[in-house]
Amino acid sequence: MIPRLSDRWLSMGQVRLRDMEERWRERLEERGSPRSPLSDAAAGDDDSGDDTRPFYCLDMFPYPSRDGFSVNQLRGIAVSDVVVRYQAARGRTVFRPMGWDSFGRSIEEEAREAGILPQEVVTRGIEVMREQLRRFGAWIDWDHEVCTSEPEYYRWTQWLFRRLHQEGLVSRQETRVHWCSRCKMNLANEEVHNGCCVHCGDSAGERELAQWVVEITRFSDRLHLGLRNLKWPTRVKTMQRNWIGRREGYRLTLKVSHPFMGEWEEIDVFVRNLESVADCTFLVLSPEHPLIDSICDEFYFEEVEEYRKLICDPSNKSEVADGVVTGAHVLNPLTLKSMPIVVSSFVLPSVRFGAILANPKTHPLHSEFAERMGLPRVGGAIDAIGYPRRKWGRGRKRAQTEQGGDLKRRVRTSLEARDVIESHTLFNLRDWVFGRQRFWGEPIPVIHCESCGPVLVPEEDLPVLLPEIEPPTPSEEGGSALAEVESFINVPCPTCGSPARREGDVMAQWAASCWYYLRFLSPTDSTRIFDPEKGKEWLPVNLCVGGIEHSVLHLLYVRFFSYFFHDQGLTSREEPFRRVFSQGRIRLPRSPADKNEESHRGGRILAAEHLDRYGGDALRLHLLFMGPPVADIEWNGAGIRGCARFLMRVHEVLTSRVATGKFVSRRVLVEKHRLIRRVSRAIRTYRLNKAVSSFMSFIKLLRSDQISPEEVDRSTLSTFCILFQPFAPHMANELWERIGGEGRLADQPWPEYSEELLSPHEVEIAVMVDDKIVDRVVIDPELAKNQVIDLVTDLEAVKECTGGIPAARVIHVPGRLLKLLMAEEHRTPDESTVGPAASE
RNA sequence: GGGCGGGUGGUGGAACGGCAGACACGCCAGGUUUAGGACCUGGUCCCGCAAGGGGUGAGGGUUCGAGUCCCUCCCCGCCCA
Repeated sequence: MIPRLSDRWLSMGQVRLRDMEERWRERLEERGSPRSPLSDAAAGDDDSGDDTRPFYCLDMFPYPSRDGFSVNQLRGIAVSDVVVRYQAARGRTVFRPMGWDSFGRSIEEEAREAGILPQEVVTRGIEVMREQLRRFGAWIDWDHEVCTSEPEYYRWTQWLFRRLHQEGLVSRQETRVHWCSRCKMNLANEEVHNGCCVHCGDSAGERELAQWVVEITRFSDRLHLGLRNLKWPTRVKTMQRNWIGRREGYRLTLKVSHPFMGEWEEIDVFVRNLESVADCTFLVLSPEHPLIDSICDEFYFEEVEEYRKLICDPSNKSEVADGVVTGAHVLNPLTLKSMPIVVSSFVLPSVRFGAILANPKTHPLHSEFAERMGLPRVGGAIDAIGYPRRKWGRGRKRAQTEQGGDLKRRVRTSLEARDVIESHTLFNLRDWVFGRQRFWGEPIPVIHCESCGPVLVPEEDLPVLLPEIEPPTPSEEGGSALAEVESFINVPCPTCGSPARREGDVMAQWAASCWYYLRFLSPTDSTRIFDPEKGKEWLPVNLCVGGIEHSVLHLLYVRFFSYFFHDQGLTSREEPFRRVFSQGRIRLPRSPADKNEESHRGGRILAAEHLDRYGGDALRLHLLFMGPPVADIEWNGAGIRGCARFLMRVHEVLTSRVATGKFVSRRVLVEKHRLIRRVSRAIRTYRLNKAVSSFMSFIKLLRSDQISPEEVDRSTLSTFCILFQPFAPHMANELWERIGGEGRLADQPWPEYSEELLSPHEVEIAVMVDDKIVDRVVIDPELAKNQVIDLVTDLEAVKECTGGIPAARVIHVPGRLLKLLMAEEHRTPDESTVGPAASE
C-alpha cells in the first residue's frame, strides 16, 4: 500500500518545503558556488555543433531595490537558469554571472523617499536581492559580480566616455530636449511614450538645453544592416528596424521665390516617392528653419515671429495654433503649381531637413492640417515633363498602367536634368542625449575652463568620484543636481590650472549597462576595461535574456557600444549577443476600475511574498508554467499553490517508490523517453510551460492505478530527477538523495531518448466512415494500407455503417486513422429523411 | 494610418492539416480531518433525460478532412507615426 500524501505532511507542508530547500541550499553552497573556468575554456562557434564549447549566458542585470525582485525579473532569470543548467548538464562550460545596475533615477528616488543615501539603497538592495536569488535557486557565478555604482566600475564607464570623445563621437549641442518637470530631468526620445515620461507618467514637455550628445546616428546604417544576420526574435529586430527607421529616397531641392526682391532661395526636402510630389500642396517648415526670415512675406512677418515665440514657452503650449502662414510660396517641380509655405512646430528641426512637403492625399494628418489652416488639399497633374495631362475616366487609367513604370523614370530624368534631386537615405534614429541633470549617476569626466573650454579629465585622474552626500534637488531651470555641490564643482583646469568648473550632468542610465557583459569577464582588472583575451574566448554572449521592454532602449545602445569596441580593436565581433530571448511582460490583473493606464506603468509585482511563502522551486515552476515565456501575461498569484502542491506530490510519488520497483515495464520506459524528448524540446524552443506540464502528466500517470509501483525502476526515478533539476533544483536534489543517486545531481549527464522506442509497436487509430468515427482499433503502425483495410472492414461497427458495400475511396494516415468514403448513393442518409425502410 | 503579434471553456493555456480543450487554476459533488488559506476521489465547452447534435472572433475558399493553409471583414495587444 502506497502511503498517500498525508495531511500531516501537508499541514507542515509549507514549512517542510522551505526547510527542505534551505537544507539543500546550505549543502550545495558547501560544495561551492558554480565557478566558470574562464581561462581554460576552448573558444568555439555556437553553430559548430560541438557541445563542449563554452556557453555565456547573460541576464539583463537588475537595479537594486530594497523591495527586491519583481516577478517579471525573476521570470527572465528562471528562463535563463533552466537554459544554463541544461547546457551544463549537456557538458558545456557555462558562465552565468550576475551584477547590479545601480545608478539611476529609481534608486535616487527610493533614497529620497526613505531619507537615506542612494548608496544605502544600493547596498541594502543588493543584500536583499542576492538572498532572493539564493532562495530562488539561481545558478550564478558570484566570483564575477559587478556593481555599476562602484568606483571600480564607473571609472571605466568614464574611461569609455573619454574614448568616445576622443573618437569624435561625443559633442556638446544646444538642443531641444524632452523635459519631465516632475523628474526634473531631460528624457531621451525613448523615455517619452505618448508624450508622457515613462518613469513617472507625467506629460513631458520640451526645453532648450546644452547637452552632451553621443552621435549614435553615425552608426545608423551599420546598426540597421547588422540586424539582418542576427538570430534574435523577429519582434525585437522589427522594433529596432523601425526605430532606426532607414528610408531610401531623394533629397529634392525646391526653389522659393523671394517675395519682394526677385531672388531665389533653395529649400531641401526629403521625398520617398517622386511621383507623389505631384500630390503635394504645401510646404511646412519647422519654426527653427534658418530660411524663414529671408523668405517670409513682410506682411506676415510679425505673425510668424509671434508664433515662434509662443511655441518656445511650454507653459502655453495647448493654446498655440497648429501653425502660421508665411506668405511665401514654392514651386511644385512636377505640377508647376505654386505651393504656400507655412511654419509649424509639428515639424522637428532635426528631422527631414526641418521641412516637410505635405501630401493631403495620402496623409490624413496633412489633410486635417490643411483643412484647419485653409490650405489647398488637391494636388495637380504632372505637367513639367512634357507628359500628357491625365484625363478623366478609363483613358486615364490605361495611360497610367501602360506607362506607369515609364512615368516614374521620366519624372526622375526630368528632375535630374534640372539638377534638383539627389539620392538620399534618411534615418529616424536621433543622436543620443547622454547627460542627465540628476545626482545618482556617473559624473561626466569633463571640466569647463573659461580659457580652454571643455577639457576631458585625464585618464590618470579617473574615476571622478561622486560625492557621498544626500542628493541635492535639481533646480527648476534645468540646472544639474550635482552642480549644486560646490566642493565637487570647483576644480582647477587640468590644462591651464586656472579655476574651472566640473561638468554637473551625470550620464544617462544606460551608460553602464552598455558594456557590463564585458566587465563580467574580468571584474577585478584594475588596469583595463576588460581583458580582451577573455573576450576572445567568451564572446559573443551566447544568450541574453531580458524583458521585451528593452528591445529598443537597451539592446540598441549595447549594440552601438559593441560596434564601437569592435572598431577600437578591443573585440573581434561587431555584435554583442548571438541570441536574445525576450520574456513577455507580467501585467497586473486588470481591475474594472483602472482600465488600462495603471497596469502598464506602476505594474511592479514583488516576488518576496511568494518566495517566502512557497519557496524558490514553486515560484520557479509557477513563473514557467504560467504560459509561454515569450507571451505577455496577467499575473495570477493563485496558480502558485498548484505548483507547490505538485512539488509535494512529486516528493510523495518518488519517495514512496524507492526500492519498490522490481523491473521497468515497457509502458513506463516509453513514458520516460517521451518525457526526455518533451522536456528537451521544450527547453530548446523556450516553451518551458510545456516542460512543466510534461512533468505533471508524468507524475499523474505514476500516481494513477494504471501503473503499479513494481514496474517503475530506479533508473526512471533518477532520470526524472536529472530532468527536473533545472526547473526545481532543490526538490530534485532532495529526491536524488532519497532515491540513492550517486554523485552530484548537477554532474549527471542529460539523458538521451530513443526515437526507436518512441515509435511504438502498436497504436490506436480512429476508424471513420465518411466523416464519423465509428470505432477505434489498436494495430501495428507499420501495417500496410491493404492490411489495415482488411482488418477494418471486418469490424462490426464498420459493417453496420457500410452495409458491406465497398468504399468508393479509402484514406489511410498511418498511425492516425483510416477513413472509408462511401459513394454518394450509399451514404447513410440524414436522420430527418430516414424512413422505416431505409434504416435497416 | 503603417508594421508586427494575437483571438480556442469561467481563467492561464495544449493540440506534425487527422479523436479540439492536454496540463493547471477556479468551480461543483462526495469523502477525510488535528477545522485549514489543508488533503483525497470524481465531475466540469454548450444544448439534450438520453441517443445524439453543435462548437476554436465573423464570413467565404482549398481539402476526404481546417483551430491550423488561402482570401475578406471584425476585435485585442505591442511598436512606430
